[in-house]
Amino acid sequence: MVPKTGKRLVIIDGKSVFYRGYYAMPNLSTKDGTPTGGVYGFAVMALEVIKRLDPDYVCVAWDKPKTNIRKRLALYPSYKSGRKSPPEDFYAQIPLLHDLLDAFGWPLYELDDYEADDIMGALSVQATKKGIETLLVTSDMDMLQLVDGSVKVYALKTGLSNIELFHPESFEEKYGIKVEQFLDYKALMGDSSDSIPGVPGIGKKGALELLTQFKTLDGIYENLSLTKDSLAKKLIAGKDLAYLSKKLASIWTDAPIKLDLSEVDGRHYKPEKIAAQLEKLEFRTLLRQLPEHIQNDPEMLKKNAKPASLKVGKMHTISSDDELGNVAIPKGKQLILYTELQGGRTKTLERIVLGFDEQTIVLDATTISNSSLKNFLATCFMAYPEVVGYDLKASFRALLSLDVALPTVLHDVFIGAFLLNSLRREQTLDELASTDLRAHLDLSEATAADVVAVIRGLYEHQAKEMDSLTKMKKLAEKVEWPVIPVLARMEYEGIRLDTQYLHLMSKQVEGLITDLEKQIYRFADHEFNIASPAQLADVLFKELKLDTTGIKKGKTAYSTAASELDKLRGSHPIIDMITQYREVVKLKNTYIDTLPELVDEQSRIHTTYNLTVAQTGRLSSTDPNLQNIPVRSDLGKKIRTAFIADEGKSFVSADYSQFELRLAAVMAGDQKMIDAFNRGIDIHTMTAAQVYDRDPEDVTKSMRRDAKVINFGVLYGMSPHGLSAATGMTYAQSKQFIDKYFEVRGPLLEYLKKLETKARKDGFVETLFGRRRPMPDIHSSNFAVRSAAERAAKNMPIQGTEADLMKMAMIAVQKKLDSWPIKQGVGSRPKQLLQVHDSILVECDTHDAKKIASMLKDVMEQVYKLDVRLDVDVSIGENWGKL
DNA sequence: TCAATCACG
DNA sequence: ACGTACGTGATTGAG
Repeated sequence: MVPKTGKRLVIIDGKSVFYRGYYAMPNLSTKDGTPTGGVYGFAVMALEVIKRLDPDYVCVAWDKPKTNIRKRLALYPSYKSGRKSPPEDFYAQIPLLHDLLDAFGWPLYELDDYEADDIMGALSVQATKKGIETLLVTSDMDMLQLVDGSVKVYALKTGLSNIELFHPESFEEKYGIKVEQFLDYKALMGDSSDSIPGVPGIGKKGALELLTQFKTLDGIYENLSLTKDSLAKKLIAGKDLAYLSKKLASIWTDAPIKLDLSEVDGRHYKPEKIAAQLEKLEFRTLLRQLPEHIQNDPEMLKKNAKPASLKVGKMHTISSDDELGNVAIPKGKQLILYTELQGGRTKTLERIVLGFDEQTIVLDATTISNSSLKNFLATCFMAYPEVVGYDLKASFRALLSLDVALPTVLHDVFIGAFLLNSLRREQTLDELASTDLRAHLDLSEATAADVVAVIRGLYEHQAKEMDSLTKMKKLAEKVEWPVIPVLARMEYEGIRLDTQYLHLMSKQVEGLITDLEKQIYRFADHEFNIASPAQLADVLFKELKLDTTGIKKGKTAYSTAASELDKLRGSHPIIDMITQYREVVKLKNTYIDTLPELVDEQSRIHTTYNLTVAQTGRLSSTDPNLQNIPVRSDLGKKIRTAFIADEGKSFVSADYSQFELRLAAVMAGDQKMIDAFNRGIDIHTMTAAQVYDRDPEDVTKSMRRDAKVINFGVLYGMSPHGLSAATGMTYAQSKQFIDKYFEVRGPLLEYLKKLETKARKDGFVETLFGRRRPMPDIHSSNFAVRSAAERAAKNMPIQGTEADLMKMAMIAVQKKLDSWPIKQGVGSRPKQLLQVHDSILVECDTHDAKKIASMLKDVMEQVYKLDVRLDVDVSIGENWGKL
C-alpha cells in the first residue's frame, strides 16, 4: 500500500492506461471475438488502484482533442501532427470500458478540445486547495511536472505491472534534478513522441549537465559565456525553440472543470457488479486476484477456491541491539537467508531475514549496530553452516561489509530456477512462486515469513526436480553453488580506477573529436549529427552519392555499420574520418567519461556478475560491464591502463589459450586436433597446411589468417557467405574452403551434426557437465529462426563447457588464495577481481606476484582431467593495460 | 521502446 | 528462396 495521511484522490489517465493494455495484450479477446486488450489493461489498473492506493475519491480523465485545433497548435503548427490514429478494434472496446467504469462507480471526465493531462492538472490543483492528496495514474511521463508536496504520479512503465511512484524526492533521486526543473529539462531535450523540438544537438546528458550547473533555463541563457563554445553555439541557435518547447510541454491547469467530491466518491463500488463485468469479459485470472475485501464479499466467496497455500511460520522482528541480545538461535534442520537491500549503487543492507523451521526472525539492519549483527550472524552461521536462499550472491555481497564469515550455499532458488529452465522470462520470486507453487506473492505486501515460505517451497520443488537429473545436480553442487561466494567477493572488492588519468584522457580525446568533426563537416559541406545512422546515410549516399552496390540495406536506409563502411574505404576520404570518429566517440562516451562516475570512495569500481542471463552458462557483467573493456585498438588499450592495482600490489592475469577450440577437440573426439594441442603445435598453421595441402613451413601469413577465421567460425556454424565476408574470399572459394576443412575435420563435423540431431530429438543440448539449454526454436517453421537455433545448438555445449570449467577454476583458485600464506603485519590477502570468460585477474602483493602466477597456471591447467592439455598464459603488471 | 552500432570473449 | 557466425551489455537516435 502506498502510505497516506489525509484524504486521497486518484485520477486515472484513462486512455493512456487503456493504450497500455491494448498494446500489451494485442490478441486478447472474448470467445466471440470482441477485442478486450485495452479494457483488460484498465481493469488491471483499476484493481491495482483499489488494492494499493486506498483512494477516497476516484475519477477517470479522457482525451478529447476533437477538433484538433488547440491553442497549442497556433504556437507550433506541426504539434502532435505525427500521431497515428488508433485502429478500429480500439474504439470497439470503448463501450465495454463504460460498462466497467459503471461497475466501479467512477465518473469519466472529458472536455471538448482538452487532453487528459490538462483535466488532470486542473483537478489536482483544485484538490490541493481542498487539502486532498492527488495520485495521478498514467504512462505519460510529462505528467511528472505536476508533482509537488501534495501531488504524486503513479507511473506505468513497461507492460502493466511495472509501476513507479513519483514524489518530489523519488523524482530527484531518479533524474538528478528537482521537479521544478522538469519543464526546463524538456525544453532543452525535447520529446520526439510529443513533437516537442527542444534544442537541436542537446540530449539527455547535455540537458542534465546544464541544469545541474545553472539550475534553470533562464540561468543557462544568462550564463552562456560560462559554457563551452560548441555548446553555447547550439544553445543560441536553439533559443527560440527552447522557450517554445517549454510552452508546448507545459500542462495547463485552467481547464473549465470543477472538482465535485460527491461525484467522485470512490467507495461505492459494488463487488458483485465488478465481478459480473470481469466474468463477462472473461478475465478469469483477474477474478482470482480481486482484492480481499471484494473477494470476501459473501457473493464472491462461493465462487473462488484459494490457490495452494504454503506453510507460513511466525515472524519476529528485531530492531535494537538489546532485543537481539535476548534472541536465542532456534534449533532446526535448515536456514533460509534472504536480504532486503536499499539504495542504488551502494546497495546497503536494510533487513536480514532468517527463516528457521518454525519461525522467521527479521533483523532491522538500519537500527542494529554492525558489530551486533556480525556477532549474531556469525553464531547463526556456526549453527547452520549451509544456507538456502534466493539470489544469495546479492545477500553475500551485502553481508561482506559486516566482515562476517560467509556460510556455504546449500541451494539458491534463483540460480536453481535458471538451471532447470533457462528460458523462463523472469526469475523474480513473485514469478517463480506463481508458476512453480501456484501461490501469488506480492513482494510489496508480503511479509518476511511469506517470502521464507516461498523460498522453502521453491527449494523443495527444485530439489525434487534435480534429484532425477544426476548430472545437473552435481553441476549445481560442484560448480554453481560454490561459485556464488567467490563472485560475491569479487563484486564486493571491486577494482581500482585511476580517475585522474581518465579525465586527462577525456580532455585529449575531446580535441581529437572536434578536429574530426570539422573535417567531416567540411567534406559533407554542412553540419549534421554524425552519430545518427539515418543522417549519416543521407550524407553518404544521397549527397556525396557514394556507390551503394553491395551495401546492406536496413529498414529505413542503407547501413552505415563499420563492416559496410569498410567496403567504401578509398572511395572517399570521409569514410576513414567517420570510422575514426565513431571509434573515438564510442570509447569516450562508454568508458572514458562513464567509468569515473561509478567509483566508490576508495576509487574502486564494482560490477555485478549475472549467473542467470547467458543461455550458455557464461557469466555476464553489468552496471558497469567490465567484460567488454576495450583491448583491440590502441586507444582501447589506454583505457585498460586506467585500471590499476592498489599501492604495493600488482595484477596477475591468467587466460586459457584457445580454450574453445581445445574443448571442441575433446568433445568431438577429434584425435588430430587433440594431438596437435598436446604436442604444442600451432593449430591455425596446422589447419592451413591441411586445408591448403601444404607443408606447415610453406603456410603464409594470409593462409594462417584464413584458417584462424574458419577455426573459430566453425564453432558458430559459419556459412560460406559469412566466411567470404570475413576473409575476402569469393563465395565459391569459401564454400570449397569449408568443404575441405570438414574433410580433414571429419569427427568435428560429425559431432556438430549430432548436436543438431540431439536438439531436434530431445529439445535441448547440454555441456559436458550437464548444463542444459532448451532449444524450442529448432522446430520453427521459419527458416531463419530455425537455422539460428541450429547454430546455437552447435555452439552452446562448447561455450557452455568452457563456462563450467572456468567457474570450477575460479572456485579452485579462490581456495588457494584463501589459504595463501601472509607475512604478519606486512602482507595482504591476494584477491580475485575480474573474470572475462577465458581469463581471470588477481590482485596481490607485488612480491608475491610470481608465485601467484605460477599457482594460477597450475591450478587452472589442472582444473579437470581432459584428453586435451589445457594451456594457461600468465602475465604480471601494475595496471590492466600492461598485461 | 526499438533498432543500430560497437565494445568484449 | 529463405539469410547468412555464437554469447553478451551500453549508448544513442528515432518514432
